[in-house]
Amino acid sequence: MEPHISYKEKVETLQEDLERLRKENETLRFMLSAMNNKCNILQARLQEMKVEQMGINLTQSGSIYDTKKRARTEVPIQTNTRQIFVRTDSKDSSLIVKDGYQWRKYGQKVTKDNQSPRAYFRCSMAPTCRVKKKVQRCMEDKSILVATYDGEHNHEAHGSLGDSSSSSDIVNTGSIANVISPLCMAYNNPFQSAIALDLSLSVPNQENRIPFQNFVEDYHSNYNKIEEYVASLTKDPNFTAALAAAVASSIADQPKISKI
DNA sequence: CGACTTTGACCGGCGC
DNA sequence: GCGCCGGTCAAAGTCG
Repeated sequence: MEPHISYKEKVETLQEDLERLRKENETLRFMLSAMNNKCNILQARLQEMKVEQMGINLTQSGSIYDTKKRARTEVPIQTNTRQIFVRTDSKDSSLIVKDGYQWRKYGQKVTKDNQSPRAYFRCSMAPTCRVKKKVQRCMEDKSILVATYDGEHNHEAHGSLGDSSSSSDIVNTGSIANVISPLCMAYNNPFQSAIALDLSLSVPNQENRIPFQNFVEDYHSNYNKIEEYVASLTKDPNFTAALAAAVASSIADQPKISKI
């Protein structure tokens, strides 16, 4: 004779599961937060280095009265210029960086310092949104695309992070930098350049399975498990609305991260 | 047919 | 003043 399991016991078991998943997700969130902090430090350091470099350039330009001479490569003082590094298939010649926004290409040039062509894009919402970006392959590593953003978007991203067309490419390449950008967007931090810089440089080959990507997949999987479990229980006519509300409130603080 | 890309021409800043 | 260079324009071509 199968022992009868009351709904009260079922709910208690469910709440234990939810608590365990909540703690697991809390750990994942902590790890993501730590990674984000580390990247902010790196970004600040990068900015310092740029300022230092500017100081050197000005010193090397000769007399302080010689204000007409200015190095072409001088780093602009403007601070809303950001760079992200995206690892792609080196055989793929396209200069497309999937960052969630729609862009219109308006030019392409071969520059002196890099034999790979540089593509110029402006936001498709122009002239409402005046953001521009330049994309060029890294001279040292052709598999890395360097995207330089100029300005801030005044609107939401067009593409969804959960969009199957964009996510499939990201998963197939197994690339850390491709994972980072959409992840940052999920945290309302679309251009966390230091994250992409740090991780693309620290993972030299694509065979490396990325722990960071695993965190997000686990988080997403756990979230889905909770949603499915709650959905199945709430469909049961014996499951009261009050219990459903109690369960729903216990997971209300879980932010959703789109699958990448 | 509209949206988007391609690509040669053009422009302005800079160094010599 | 001239030439180089990066950035932008705009006409023609392509695609869905």
